[in-house]
Amino acid sequence: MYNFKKIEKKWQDYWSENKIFEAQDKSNKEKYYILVEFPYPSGAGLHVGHVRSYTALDAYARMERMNGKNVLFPMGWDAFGAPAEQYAIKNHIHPKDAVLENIKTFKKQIQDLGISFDWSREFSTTDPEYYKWTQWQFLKFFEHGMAYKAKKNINWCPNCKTGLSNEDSSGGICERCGSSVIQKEKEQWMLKMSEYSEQLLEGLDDTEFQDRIKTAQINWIGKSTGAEVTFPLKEVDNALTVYTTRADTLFGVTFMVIAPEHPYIDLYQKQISNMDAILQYREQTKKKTEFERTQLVKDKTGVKIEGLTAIHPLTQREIPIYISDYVMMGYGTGSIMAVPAHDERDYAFSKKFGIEVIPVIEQITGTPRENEQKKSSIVAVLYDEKTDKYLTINWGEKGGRLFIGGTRNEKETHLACAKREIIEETGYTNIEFVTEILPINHHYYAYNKNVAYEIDSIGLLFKLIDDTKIEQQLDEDEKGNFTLEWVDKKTILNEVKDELHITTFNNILNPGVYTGDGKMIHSEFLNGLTDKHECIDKMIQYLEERGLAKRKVNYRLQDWIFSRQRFWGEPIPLIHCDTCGWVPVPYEDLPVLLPDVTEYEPTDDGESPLAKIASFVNCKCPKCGKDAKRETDTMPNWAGSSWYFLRYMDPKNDKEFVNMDKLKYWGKVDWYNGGMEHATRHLLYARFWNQFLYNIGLVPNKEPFNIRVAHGMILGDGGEKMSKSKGNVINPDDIIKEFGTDALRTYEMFIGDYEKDASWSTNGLKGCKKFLDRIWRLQNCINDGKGYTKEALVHRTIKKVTEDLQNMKYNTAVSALMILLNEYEKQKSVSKDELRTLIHLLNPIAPHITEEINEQSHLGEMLCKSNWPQYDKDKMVEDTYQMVVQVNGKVRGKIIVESGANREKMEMLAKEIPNVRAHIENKEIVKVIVIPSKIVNIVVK
RNA sequence: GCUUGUGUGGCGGAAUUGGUAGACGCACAGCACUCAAAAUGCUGCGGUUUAUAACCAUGAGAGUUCGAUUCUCUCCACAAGCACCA
Repeated sequence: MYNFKKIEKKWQDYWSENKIFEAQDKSNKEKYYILVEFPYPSGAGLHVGHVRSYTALDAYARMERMNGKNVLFPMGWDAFGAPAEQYAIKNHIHPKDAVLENIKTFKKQIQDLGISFDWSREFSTTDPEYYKWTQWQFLKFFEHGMAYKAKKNINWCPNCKTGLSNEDSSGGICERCGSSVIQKEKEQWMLKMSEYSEQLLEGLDDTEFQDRIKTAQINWIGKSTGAEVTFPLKEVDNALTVYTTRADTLFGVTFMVIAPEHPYIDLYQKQISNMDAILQYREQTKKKTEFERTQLVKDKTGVKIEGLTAIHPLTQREIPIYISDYVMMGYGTGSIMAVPAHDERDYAFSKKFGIEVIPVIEQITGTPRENEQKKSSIVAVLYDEKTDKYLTINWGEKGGRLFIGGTRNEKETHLACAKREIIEETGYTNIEFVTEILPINHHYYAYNKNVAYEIDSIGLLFKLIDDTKIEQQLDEDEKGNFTLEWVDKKTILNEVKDELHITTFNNILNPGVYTGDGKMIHSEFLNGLTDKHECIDKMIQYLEERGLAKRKVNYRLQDWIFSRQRFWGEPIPLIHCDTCGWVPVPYEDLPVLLPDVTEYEPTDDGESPLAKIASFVNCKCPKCGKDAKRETDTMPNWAGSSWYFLRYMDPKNDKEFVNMDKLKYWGKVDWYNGGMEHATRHLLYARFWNQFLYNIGLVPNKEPFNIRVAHGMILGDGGEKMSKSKGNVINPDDIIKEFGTDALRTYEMFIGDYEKDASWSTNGLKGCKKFLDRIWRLQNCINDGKGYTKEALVHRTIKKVTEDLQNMKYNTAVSALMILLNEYEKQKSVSKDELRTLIHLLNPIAPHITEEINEQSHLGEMLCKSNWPQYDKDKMVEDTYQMVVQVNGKVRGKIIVESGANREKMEMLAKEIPNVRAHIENKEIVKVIVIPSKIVNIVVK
């Protein structure tokens, strides 16, 4: 057959020796910057997942080069950080050496794939020539007041002995080792990322990120619009300020909650009479890990503050104040107004502490109409514990299945009304009231009376004690029209259609809060309004006019904790002098090199290993010359990856971090591919970093990336993540050895939708290998002909493959080429033009074998140097085409139509088909729908 | 709980300004070649039935339409991300 190993080696050497894929910094060609996230060179080696995204972007890069563009497609290494350090500790080698070793393996593996990276621009974030500039940029942050050191309760991993950012410890679990994260107070360098919240949000409009990535970023930034409302305190001359997004529910406030760390507790110790209990609670909270604090969501705890009371700003009612750990000091003002009727958490708290619930929003069902008559009513649900069934009234065709309902007289309570209705309509007398739910505002139209009603309805639940019954007392119109039926929950959910009744039932099953929209009640000037946003606005305005509130926007995005107490990171280039404070290392002294030592394991007290190295720590103050100490924290491994895409434009520059002319030529990254796991952290850090550089005039674009695309994962054969423990890891090296790179590449493109996860199948891979073999054998069938026999098909395929590669639809691009091959094989022989076009279109995906076929069969210029095939729209049209004939939307036949045919001709041909005739015979033709080139649909009666 | 997705043959997946559902591939079955196997080639391949045809079928149910995998509503399941964010 053919020796794919020899072919692959031959072409990889050719590309490298002739610098085929090196980008030009100055060129008349249009530039295009394609970037794939650089890997973390772990000891595990390359994963088949890497192959997928590298091949995908490689295919696009190769096509764009053939389209005449100057393509920058670089690769490098993100090698600082804990995994490399841990690998080094485990294997007793220096991280520096471990990294070099891993890079070597990775690079060899990637080069075996034949990816068209421009290797002349390769660097690692751990190169001193690179991290010199990372430190240089950190100093820029420092100079502009964007970096500060603060004592903070930080997320601390007791196992890794290091501080973690919120991003690295989400869910209270350490990103790296999986241990529970605890809170620890520590001095940390911070970058003022929260100042950029709005810019980071707005900047998304200047990008073409996939929607799911934009959404992830928007959620992470977490903008919320609301107001700060002031509640005066009764005992002291001060007020408690809360942040709320639901000012409209202010009349429903029945208590307030402040975070355990809230400063008022210390400030007003004298007024607080149960200080002991409060301090004890505060201690308990501190001991809880973040994990415990967030996982035990349902169980609310807290302590009432005795001696400190708030005053409702509008009703002047006294409002008790509690401390509870469900309120966080880090968000808003660290204190909330609690509205138990309309907030799940407040409701749970109020249940536990027996606090009053005041509903201010009434759920609306039905459709409001004009000129409604008002009524008050009840819906009573009777439950029989013994049979686990509910009593319903079945009106049959007259009204379906309902519960007991009735109109309430003005003098009657809801409870009395419900009891009366149950006895009258069912006869059951021995019943017990269980609970009632929040009122529902129901609207309906009675056709028989021609009246529209607005009903305030209360739902009540009763329990049947025993079957004691008296005779029903029915109205004339009720007699004989309904039957009483005890049915189970499932029947009710399926059969009760009336909106009021089924909503009542659902609310009885899940009693508690109502968090939806509705009609305002018990709210003075808001009563009757139904538009939530209008209510919020009205309330804030009302408060603002009286100096009780101000509008406020909050973000969840916090400042970036930039310190790590680890060895293997960029040293933070600052010096602490007792006289001058924090002094930057002078630019000319950069980089601050990591010392060459043998001890680099983290210390038990949480200090950086660098702190133990006297020769590193002790230095002179650059400002006053006195003895001083170096900062020993290092940067997080997100630092190096926050600007690597800029360095690729000018990787060898030792005068500047990147030359401005080059920055301007290359501009934004046009297409950036990476995993969904980086859609929030890395992508947000890099955008923040770049926006900062832009704001101080160091880069020409505010947004660094244009298109951002996330690939799907490759899972194991059974659909699970590949992992050593499951033993389902596929090593790309093994596949390449057995089937060749081109087969692996083609299969990974064919495996499925690029953005979705896909399961590995070695049989699927074999199918792709077979496809390549068949193309190879096509060389034996070359005839003397020129041009294309199936011209329309070839041009359609060119169009399809070109567009599919642009739109990341690699799987259908491969399938289009398979269809073309099937057609060629049916012909039994192909012209050189036909074969050349097929392999040309396949070249971006399977570059080695196609280049070899092209050379061996003398089909023309080397593919990597020739222009991408162009399609001719006029030649895509066939002489005749097939149309479907339907009768009443069902396919009854097909017709072959010449491309010039008119509608009448199509209709005539359609009606001639015997099967169609059979279906329209003796029937009236209502109309005929003709969609040229697609369908004829004859509608009959 | 919230957000975002996704639900199509035995499997991976095609098809959306609404217009032949299942392209392409895998697996499977039969045949050819072979002493035999592998490789290769050819044929078949959603289901049911009274089978040149009809009916059913794109998670379930309703709706709009001449026509719905595609649009609307309700519900269910799964996945990922976020998670006491006031």
